[in-house]
Amino acid sequence: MTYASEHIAVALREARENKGLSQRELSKRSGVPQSHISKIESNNVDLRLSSLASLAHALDLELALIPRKAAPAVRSITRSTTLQSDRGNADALRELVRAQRALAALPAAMHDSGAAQTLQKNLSEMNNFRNVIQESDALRQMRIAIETVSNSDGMKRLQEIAKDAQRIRNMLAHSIGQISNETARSKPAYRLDEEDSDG
Amino acid sequence: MTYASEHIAVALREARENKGLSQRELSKRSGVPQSHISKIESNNVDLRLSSLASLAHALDLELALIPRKAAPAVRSITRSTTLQSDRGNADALRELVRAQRALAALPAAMHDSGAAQTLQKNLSEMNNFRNVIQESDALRQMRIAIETVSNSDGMKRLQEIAKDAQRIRNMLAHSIGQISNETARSKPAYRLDEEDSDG
DNA sequence: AGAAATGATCTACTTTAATATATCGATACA
DNA sequence: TGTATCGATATATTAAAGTAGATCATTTCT
Repeated sequence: MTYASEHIAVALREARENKGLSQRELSKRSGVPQSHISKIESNNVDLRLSSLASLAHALDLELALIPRKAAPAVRSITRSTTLQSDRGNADALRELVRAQRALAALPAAMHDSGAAQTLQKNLSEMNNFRNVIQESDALRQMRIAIETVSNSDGMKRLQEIAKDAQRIRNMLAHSIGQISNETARSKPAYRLDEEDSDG
Repeated sequence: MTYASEHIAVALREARENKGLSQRELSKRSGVPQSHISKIESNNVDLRLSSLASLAHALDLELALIPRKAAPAVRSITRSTTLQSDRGNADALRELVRAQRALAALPAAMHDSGAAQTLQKNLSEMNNFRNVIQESDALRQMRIAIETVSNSDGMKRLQEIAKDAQRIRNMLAHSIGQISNETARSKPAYRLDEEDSDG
């Protein structure tokens, strides 16, 4: 609406997309209705501080009032911590989240197997490469495989998937060696727990 | 109201007091009614982004959404630029502003005199010592003297006042030598112009 | 004692954010 | 082709922010 709120709207949308969240997912986390999030991100509403705080909290952001003369320094810090993902990265992030969910949704029986645990560990470690991850296709196939594993003959298939995951993780760990080591950890890792925590 | 808004409320009040503004003065600058500012600073209202933006703008503040992990760094920057004044300092700042106003309100005739100009220069330079200035009594007497100068026999009295101002300024300039030189300039200087600028 | 400025509080009225819910067209996938 | 999810919109209702303006008790200075 106003000029000042435009930056806020853009910042919120970018933060959400960088976390691979849909508006409906963010709605669940923040308690703000999806329809309202849409209006906010489109800068079509003069939102209240409580709404902004809810969204910011759900996005691991903090609201700050900074002196104008300190603003450039703050912007540079924020920029360095918020390298926005390219399209392929965002896709990959989304698939990674889906894969974790699919794994979590598996029946308890096979969820305790060694294969499932190494799979979970590898998916979890991939979160450390949120910035560089690009393998959306591989992750999508893995997600689908996980989703269908309960239907097929189970354990054997799960072991293969776990091996695939290990392979992808190793590749990421290798590639990260020749990129800056700090930027790789600059984004907060997605956590599957705390699904609907606050109120 | 909410927990998150408490910091905002406190930050706004501190910023206002550090600038030596009353709620009514800030109201004129920001367009937000004084009664509303009172409620906002008391954290008794869930204010809208537009209100917050208006106040922030009038106080030379900027609203920022920063990643949680960058928050400590940002806080430290903000702290270093926003050393809040102690009570005596705030009083002195208020008197300084009043003195500048009193000088500006002087009739044009004596406003052009050399004494008035050196007085203005010295008052202006005192703004560079916003953090350390404590001489509220001296400044109050000076302000009163300026206010009454138009009634008495004028020019001669004004010259004495200008000398007093010079003396205070020199003392401040001397004391600042043995304090950090950067903190002395860390607060934005008050500017008498731009009285009612925005809308 | 009187005058002036402070922040907090009240009234009355208008505007609008926020919510719950449903739906829309578009895109992606089987 | 049918299913699912995406963001954007529409509706109706409720709760509360925002505004203008007066008033109050305190404090400060004449």
